[in-house]
Amino acid sequence: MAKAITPRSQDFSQWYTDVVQRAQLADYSPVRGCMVIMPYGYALWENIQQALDRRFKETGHENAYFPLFIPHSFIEREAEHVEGFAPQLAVVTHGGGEKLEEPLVVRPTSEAIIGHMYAKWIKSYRDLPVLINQWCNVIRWELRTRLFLRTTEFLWQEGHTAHATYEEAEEEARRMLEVYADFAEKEAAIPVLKGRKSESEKFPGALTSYTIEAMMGDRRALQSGTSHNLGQNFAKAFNIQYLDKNNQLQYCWTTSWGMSTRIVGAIIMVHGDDQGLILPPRLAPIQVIIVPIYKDDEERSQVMEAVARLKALLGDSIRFKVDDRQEYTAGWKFNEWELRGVPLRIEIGPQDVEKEQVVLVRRDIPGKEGKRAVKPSKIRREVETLLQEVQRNLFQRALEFRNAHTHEPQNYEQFKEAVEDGFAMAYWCGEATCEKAIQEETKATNRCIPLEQSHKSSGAKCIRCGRPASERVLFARAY
RNA sequence: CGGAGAGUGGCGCAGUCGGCUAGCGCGCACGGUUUGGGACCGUGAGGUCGCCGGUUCGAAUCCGGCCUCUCCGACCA
Repeated sequence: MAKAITPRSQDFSQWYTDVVQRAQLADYSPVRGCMVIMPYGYALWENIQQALDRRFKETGHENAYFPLFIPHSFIEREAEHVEGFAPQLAVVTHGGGEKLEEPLVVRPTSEAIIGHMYAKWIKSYRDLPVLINQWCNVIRWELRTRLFLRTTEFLWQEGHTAHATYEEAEEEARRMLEVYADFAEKEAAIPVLKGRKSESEKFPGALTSYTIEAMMGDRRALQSGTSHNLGQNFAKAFNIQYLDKNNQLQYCWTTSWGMSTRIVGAIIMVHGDDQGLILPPRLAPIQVIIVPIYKDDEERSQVMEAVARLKALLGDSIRFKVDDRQEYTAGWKFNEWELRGVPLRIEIGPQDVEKEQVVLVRRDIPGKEGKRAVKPSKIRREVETLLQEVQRNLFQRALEFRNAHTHEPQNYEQFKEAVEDGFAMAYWCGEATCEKAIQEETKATNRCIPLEQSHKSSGAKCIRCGRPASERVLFARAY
């Protein structure tokens, strides 16, 4: 028998690693910190891409592709940017056997190269806005890596836009944050908190960074997508200028926003259980796995005939797969597809053929509760309804879990207990020194200043220092 | 970079106070019996024991050096 997955309660981190590999999402590469995304993991990523890309197109963006190599000097143009990224750069110093005149940076993000191109393309207010996205890989020399969550090379999309005014750029940055939140909640079934990053947590070179934060199954926070209003910082560094209606030369206002393969890690950690992965139906590469059951050739031909009829009844809008591998037993297949997170299973054996039914089993509800017999004639409606139901249940479950572990501590002692358990919503004076002290004393970091400042109180005080505070902050231990 | 652990058939491991032909489980191939919750029997293929050097009649095992990976902290999508 195959080795069992480490239980979540015993060692969450080991559980995560086990699931990623056993579900055949990804494998380690021979290069430290890099991963091979396997076909099943890549199919999941493709579904994520499609769901996001559709939203980008709907909001007026076009895809393009910018090169992997960036002249080293480009990175140095924006002071905060270089400071933030210098330690994580992979630099190419040789090419074709010769030392390069100027080293090339392998992009850690593309503000620099895209800024350079935008400067060339944008001349007039009539050229604005420029709304471009690219799907690509980036390299960041991370000190500590983890499959999907933080790898040296990762896949993502990065949107880069240029606008005539601050207001338009701000609107764009906020719009894309909404797009990410909508994607996370509707497609990935992950409830997120939208917020603004503090000065010390924001993107290097940004005016304002926005983020969506999600709670993982071990109650730690994961930044799952970001959107930045870059102000005129990059426009000034790369000379992105346009002539306005009054023939005055103006700097553009730019934004950038990204979501990465990290979201796969979030899906695993939010929904998975001790049996393995549980994929949200809307993103699952296989939504329904059909397992035929038979003893001999006669039964097999009977059952497979019923399976063929069933396939026709399911139509082509449901992503299903028939697992008729004869070298594995039914029980083995049940375990296999549960481990790989397929939301629904249809069992069909001789008994079912006889009774003119199939057995429909939910991945998100273990045992008998999630299991029932269905008439083939009703299968399509049943499956469609159930897929929605699983999707809804996963979201609801994650939301309840997050709420159960989100606290509003009234003093610093309570605060320490709160971040031990999960999220803490607390007032903060806004000083970086206090932020840093909190991190050192509790390991919790300032995740974001939620956009929805619910109970605003006038006489609020900083949870740590007691000085007057105006903003409520989400603090949590984070990935 | 600091701390911990590990490198032995594809995977997981045992063997490590030097000594027979390097073993076990899983997987793989072939044959047969099986198939409603990870089936079983038989036969078989598959190994420069991470790398380099040293000690020795003899090294997976002892000594020295190096490399790599994983996990925990600092950097971070």
